[in-house]
Amino acid sequence: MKAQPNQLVRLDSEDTVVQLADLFRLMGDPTRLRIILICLTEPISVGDIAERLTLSPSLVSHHLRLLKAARVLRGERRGKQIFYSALDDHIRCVIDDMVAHVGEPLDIEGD
Amino acid sequence: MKAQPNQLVRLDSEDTVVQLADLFRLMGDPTRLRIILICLTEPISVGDIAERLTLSPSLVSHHLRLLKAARVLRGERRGKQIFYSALDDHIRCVIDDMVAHVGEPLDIEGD
DNA sequence: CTTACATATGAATATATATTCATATGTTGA
DNA sequence: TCAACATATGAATATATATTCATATGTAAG
Repeated sequence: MKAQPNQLVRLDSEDTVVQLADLFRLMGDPTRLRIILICLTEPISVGDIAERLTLSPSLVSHHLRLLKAARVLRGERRGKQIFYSALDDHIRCVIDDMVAHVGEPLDIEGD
Repeated sequence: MKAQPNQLVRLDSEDTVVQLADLFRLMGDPTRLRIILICLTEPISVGDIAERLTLSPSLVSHHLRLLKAARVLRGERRGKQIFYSALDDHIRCVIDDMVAHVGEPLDIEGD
């Protein structure tokens, strides 16, 4: 599903650019990007994220706080644990497009 | 146009994640994102970018070097000037998807 | 060859931020 | 209430990096 043009989001607006940059910056850390990728598959608890990525629960929690604040992920408590998952499908699209960019064959000229 | 799945780019690969994160990190700086946005419209010279964004040519050049190395932009010399433009359309898609994410209405629950 | 212009580069620095560690908060069951 | 577990938070720190300034490289015209 392709994103529809959005009248309310002005790409030439100062605020919008900063808002977009904030999101890209969040995805720009490998550890955080791995966390995002894991959460895209299915809701997963903080402890399980930490275990699967061999990170400290504390570090994972710090990153999750940022991702939740930016509305990339959302957390849902189930008993003692809190399961994190993607808030919507756009981030997945963003990543897919970037994968396509990385997969683009190099042209003859090079740099 | 939606990106096609790419067999050669493995999302679970360590290298791929770092490669993706590098690109997102580049787009995560507001100044650099503005430079990218300007270059998406049409090829534009370093000096003109600097003028339109009221930045020093030196700073713009530093950013352009990174963006060119990451194959986000490409530079083409025309006389004394060098015109920069998007290397392919994927970055535009990435940004469009992120705009859609930003434009997503908040749910009732909030945080 | 010089001069003027356009862009690039390197060093220095101030700021941002990822990670760690210690501790706190919240939840469940005994 | 207490103990055990899960997650969150705050401070401290090491590292990364955006920006500036000075200088270098490259190009076209006289």
